Amino acid sequence: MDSKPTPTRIQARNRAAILEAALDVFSAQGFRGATVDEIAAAAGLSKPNLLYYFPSKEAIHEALLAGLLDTWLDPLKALNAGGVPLEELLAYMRRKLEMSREMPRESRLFANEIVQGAPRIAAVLSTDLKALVDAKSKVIARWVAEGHIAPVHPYHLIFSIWSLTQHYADFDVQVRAVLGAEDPFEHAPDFLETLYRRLLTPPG
Amino acid sequence: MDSKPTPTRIQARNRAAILEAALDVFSAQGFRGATVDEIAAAAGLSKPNLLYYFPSKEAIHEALLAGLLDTWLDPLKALNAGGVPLEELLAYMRRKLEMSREMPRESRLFANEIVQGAPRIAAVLSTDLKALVDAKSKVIARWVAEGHIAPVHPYHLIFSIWSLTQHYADFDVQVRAVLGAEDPFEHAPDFLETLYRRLLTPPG
DNA sequence: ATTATCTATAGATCTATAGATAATGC
DNA sequence: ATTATCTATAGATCTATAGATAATGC
Repeated sequence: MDSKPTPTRIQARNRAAILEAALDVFSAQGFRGATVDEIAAAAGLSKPNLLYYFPSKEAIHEALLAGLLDTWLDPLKALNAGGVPLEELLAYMRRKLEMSREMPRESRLFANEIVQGAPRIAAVLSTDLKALVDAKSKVIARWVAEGHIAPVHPYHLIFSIWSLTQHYADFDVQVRAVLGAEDPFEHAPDFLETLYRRLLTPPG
Repeated sequence: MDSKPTPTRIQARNRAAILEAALDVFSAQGFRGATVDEIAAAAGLSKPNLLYYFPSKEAIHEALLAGLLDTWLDPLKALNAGGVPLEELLAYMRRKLEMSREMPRESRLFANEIVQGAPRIAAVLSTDLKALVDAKSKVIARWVAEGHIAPVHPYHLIFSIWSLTQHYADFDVQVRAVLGAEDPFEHAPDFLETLYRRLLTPPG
């Protein structure tokens, strides 16, 4: 159990700087488009020095993804089966939208990975992610059966929340090109709140 | 005006094969991740032979994007200010969803480009695309003002249609990982139809 | 005659390592 | 003593071109 020696101060600082720089570069260029040189420069290190902290470009990418996956799934995990159904789902949507605003690079890192077939995280998607979505979909299906929310396909409801919220991060340049000077996040929260209230409020 | 000599039969066939192969490779790997070798192999040509038809990797990518942009925007152009508002918007959504099903590679080609900051098509986004969305948003705003559809932010309504429909193409591996054996497109049309009917049907 | 294809390779870019040197911490 | 950094470069990969040869169409 002596697996991990305490990192030195320099190790902690440099590893953090590398991951921060790598998030910048990988999210903007994709894995293949990123170069170790560019990441090293952004981290303020020479390339050989960067490779002293991580054995390969691949290893940096893996460390990033692994470190972010939990953060990314936290909002869905927080969906509370004991809460008020409509409010729980709205809160989930709001948290996801907030993450698109606060963590657009992380969103684009995953978007790059998944658009290109998720070569590095396919395994996690069909195990951890699927299990989580299966569980939460059961909760949503029960809410529908009990009449707390209007009838809706639970899986596609979840996809819709991913899609609508992450769009503002992943397609940011397009949204901004169309909106001109207006801040995308000025009206997005209201729009999505309205959308999900109308979709989910039980009839009658 | 003698700009373009008639292409020979071999030119027509090989250029088409190259663009088809390039769509495969660029949509799956992104611009930087794609190699001329891989495209040439997929097109059944040697690399130098491919570069006899297109001057560079960049030129192939540009030809692809330029050729697809119109196709991509056609459904929105078809939104008819004189039609029945709810039906027009539903028809637009259905056409976009159909395109995600029939042309997922094209969707991913654009997704790759835009996620990475649209380095090659930013200009088109803020001119042609913006102009088109501006015009159609006015139509939607009028429909709202006249009470034909429920109050809704026109731009974000359009973003939502892009987002929800393209999600099934762009994030295909994730959707399939979560759904298991089920075909994503089995319930997507109904789900989206329900969503937009509830969002857009005027109250009362 | 013109178009199409092939072999061979130049030249650039990129990941990663070897091996020497400097800085840090017990 | 150990950790951190540097210089130099090997070796792989990739885009693109030169120059010769083969196939096609008037």
